[in-house]
Amino acid sequence: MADVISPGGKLAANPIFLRDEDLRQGIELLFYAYRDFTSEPDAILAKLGLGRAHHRAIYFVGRHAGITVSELLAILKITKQSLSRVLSQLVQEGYIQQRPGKRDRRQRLLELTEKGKELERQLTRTQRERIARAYREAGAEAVAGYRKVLLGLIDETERRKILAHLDGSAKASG
Amino acid sequence: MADVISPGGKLAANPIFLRDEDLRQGIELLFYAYRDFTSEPDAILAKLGLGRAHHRAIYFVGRHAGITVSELLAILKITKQSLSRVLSQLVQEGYIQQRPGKRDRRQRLLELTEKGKELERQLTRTQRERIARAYREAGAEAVAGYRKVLLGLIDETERRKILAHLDGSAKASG
DNA sequence: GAAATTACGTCAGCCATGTTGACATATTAC
DNA sequence: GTAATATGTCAACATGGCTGACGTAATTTC
Repeated sequence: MADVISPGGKLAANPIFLRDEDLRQGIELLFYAYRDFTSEPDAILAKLGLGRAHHRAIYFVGRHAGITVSELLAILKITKQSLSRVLSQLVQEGYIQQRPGKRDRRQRLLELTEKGKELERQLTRTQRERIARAYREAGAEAVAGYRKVLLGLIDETERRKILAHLDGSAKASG
Repeated sequence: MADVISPGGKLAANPIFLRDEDLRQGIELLFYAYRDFTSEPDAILAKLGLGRAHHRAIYFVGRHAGITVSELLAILKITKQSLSRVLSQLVQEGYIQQRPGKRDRRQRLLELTEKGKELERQLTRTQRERIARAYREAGAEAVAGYRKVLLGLIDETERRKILAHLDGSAKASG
């Protein structure tokens, strides 16, 4: 009962890594990794009176300078009201600045201020170091597998957008 | 500027997958995967008036039948007050039952009721299917890499406990 | 050029889930 | 018998989701 899930007896012929036990391991690893991955930035943010939601906003604005509010909403998948709370605080405290869109002046293009970049670096450093260590210890092949599986966990509709992001982001500077 | 992070110029000699761009990709994949991974169970839970915190409790109690409150706290890394709220609701609504520890009668060993098991199956099914599909599409080698890297992301102190969990859980039934 | 749509913002209130701090009760350990 | 441990509880607070309603400016459509 612990090794094969068989509501239809159908998975019996599947590869060994699809046993119920292994799938649960996959679930738990994701939980534990996420739990610890967020803990360091959370501690830094707490001292500044900010939270994880601020981190996410800062991160993606830093990543995609000049991003619009709608685009950011599509990434975070939260309501505009939730984002607004976070964003207006970040603007008010000088981490993010807005400028009207050139082609479409309704848009408020978002970018980090120097202060924002500073915080972004500080927050991301801990996570980058953590990832770098894990990558280094696991090796190139494992990294490829990590990417492949995580990408497969993402909703299909989203996957394309993200792939475009990831590939295109090197040139999308400024 | 986009391909090598060099505050000390030190990372230049490192393998290709340690470029800033790749590390950020690793960060983002984790964010996106987690975001989508939790969305389906969240929707089910919402209909029952429960939340993600309930899911976590149910999941780990199901996984480790007879777990103590302290052990559960150590896994979730939240305060006992936070857990208590969730747990007492789950007990009251008949998803979880408690029995005093045999050796130590201060302990309240936790286990799922039939109703709890039912819900656990329902919640975990969506995630298990998601993982299974991703695993299948990525292949055995990628799965090994996924595990390796995620394990590397976990705090060192925790890693051992978790490894013990993961290995030992097949025999820890009832 | 008027009307509809879009991008964004805001007010108000609700809920889930995390936190701290203080205190209570059983049980076990020394 | 006293101290420590396992658990629970009350109260108050913060964060960050949510819904619903409404407002403004700019763009698009006809």
